[in-house]
Amino acid sequence: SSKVLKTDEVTSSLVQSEPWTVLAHKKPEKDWKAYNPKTMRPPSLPEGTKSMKIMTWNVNGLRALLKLESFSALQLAQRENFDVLCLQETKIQVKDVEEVKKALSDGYDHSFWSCSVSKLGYSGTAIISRIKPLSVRYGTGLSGSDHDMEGRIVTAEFESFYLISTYVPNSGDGLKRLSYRIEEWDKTLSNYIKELEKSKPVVLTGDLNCAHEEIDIYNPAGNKRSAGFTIEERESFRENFLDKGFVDTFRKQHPGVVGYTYWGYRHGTRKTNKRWRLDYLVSESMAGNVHDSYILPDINGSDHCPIGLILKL
Amino acid sequence: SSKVLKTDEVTSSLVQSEPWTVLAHKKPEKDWKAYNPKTMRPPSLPEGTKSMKIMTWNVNGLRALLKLESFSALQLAQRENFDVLCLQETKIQVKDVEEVKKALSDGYDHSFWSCSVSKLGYSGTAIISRIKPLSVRYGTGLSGSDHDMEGRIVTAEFESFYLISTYVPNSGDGLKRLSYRIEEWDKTLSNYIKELEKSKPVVLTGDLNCAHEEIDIYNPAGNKRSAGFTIEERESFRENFLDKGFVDTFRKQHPGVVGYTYWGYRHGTRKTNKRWRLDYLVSESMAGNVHDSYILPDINGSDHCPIGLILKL
DNA sequence: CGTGCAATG
DNA sequence: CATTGCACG
Repeated sequence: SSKVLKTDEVTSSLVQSEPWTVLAHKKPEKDWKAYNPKTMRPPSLPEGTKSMKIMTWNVNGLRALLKLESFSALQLAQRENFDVLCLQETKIQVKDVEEVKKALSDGYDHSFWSCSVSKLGYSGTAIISRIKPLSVRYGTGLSGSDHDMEGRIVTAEFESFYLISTYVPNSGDGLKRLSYRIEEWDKTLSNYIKELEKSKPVVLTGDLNCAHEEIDIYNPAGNKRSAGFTIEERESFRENFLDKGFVDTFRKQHPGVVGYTYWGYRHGTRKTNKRWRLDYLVSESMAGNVHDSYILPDINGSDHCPIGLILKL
Repeated sequence: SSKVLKTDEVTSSLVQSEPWTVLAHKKPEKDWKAYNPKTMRPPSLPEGTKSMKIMTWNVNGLRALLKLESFSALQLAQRENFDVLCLQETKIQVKDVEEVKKALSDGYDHSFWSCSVSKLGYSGTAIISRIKPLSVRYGTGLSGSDHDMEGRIVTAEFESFYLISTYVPNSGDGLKRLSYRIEEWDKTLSNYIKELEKSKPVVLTGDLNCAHEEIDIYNPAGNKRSAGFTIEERESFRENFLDKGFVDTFRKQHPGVVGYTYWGYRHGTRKTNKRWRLDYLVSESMAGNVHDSYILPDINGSDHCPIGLILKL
């Protein structure tokens, strides 16, 4: 049309189409750019390159996702053709695993479900794979706490690495569970990974429930005491994972790029792109093999979006 | 079309349009007929006859009903132009009464809400009136039990009678609450009514949670130990209400007519008309004034349908 | 089967 | 503003 848009209108029009390509921060610091999956992904690997595509997604209730005709994990499979999909917050009960497996099984014959047995329909992780893993373990097997009761970890062993799908406990309203999160969970997870590393490299994926740096959150100043951005969690993230050699693959590939993976339902913030990057793919020793670490912000059905990792093998 | 229907098809076609005009009983006893609101209602009262139209409806959650654009209590008002509407199972909390009042107030300026304070969002009765009552009382004020905690009675005093909107406790799965229902509730209610009668006639309305006779239920043989049709409840209904002079107005007007007011969601039984008559308008001394006691089975939005009473005054 | 709550995020 | 389970019917 011939209508001339004012600056504000241009912005909101962009926001309506692809919000994640717009930097919603009022004062973008340094030279930050917004992540754009259409322009910031590398060319495909040459034909015949041995590789593996891993995706991870906090689905916030898998049953609800499967109800949406517009989308299902298998439609994601058609679009992305991944080899392995890690899920968090499946909210699946042990008794419903078989039923859910059927709904998913379309070429992905191997799936492993870690369910909460303390609170039903809470938390829950899974690994869905087209490749049969060498072994699978549920929980950490390490002593100390609720971890292994809440279905927060499942590990699949592949030929050249271990793959962990984990859902790190939220510190909760009023930071009720902050000390548990830091002292018990993060440390146990760190020790668990160290154990695995003794035999093979580890790819750690999932909802790590921490926006590590200011660039990873919409309003850093306003969230200093919010679960997921407390200084305690951020330092724990560094100490327990990064300092042990793990790599935030997205950040390594895209320094200075703002890419969110979580919006939350509470304030309708997906369309204004005001949120957090919580879902990492963080891998040790495999960092050199990463071809692409990417975000798919236009996939709906959850308050998180899926992210992917392409590994050269 | 030119297609010739078989008998079965004709029946199911009737069932699809107006199930309540079809007697779903396999073996209708005696000469029972199905209630048909289009053919079994008397002509309107002559212009100028002083009368009052009272309706009662177990809405199974008023908030949900108000969400349905297709229908609301006020649309019922437009269609039926009642003077007073009694509600049961409003499931309204005390804190939400004002909000709900606003949604309803369209000519009905006087409404009175008895809410459960023991279990929030449970039970709950109301009287919504275009006429201002002389007085209102919540509960029975009689000692003994939970009654007055669960918002199961509200009474409005009009010039020539008391009007009670009540939601009689369901005896529950496994008849857990049967003895409470009989020994405590029914007796207290009966005593309460007797007290009121000392000053004025009483019109008792609501979900009385009892199918009194075999004609009032789809499958009498199969429900002898079902809450609402136990011999205990049926005898209590007779002893505490009918034997004290109260009249089942619908039954008096329509002997041998099968009219249900409750279907339940559990087995999709509204379309097959397989259910119960639970919602009575039972009045003492006013029985001679009843012009019409009727059922509106085509009103959706609840697992009960509304029923009405037209009183000549 | 459907309501409304509670816990959780 | 969503999810799931739960009590209740």
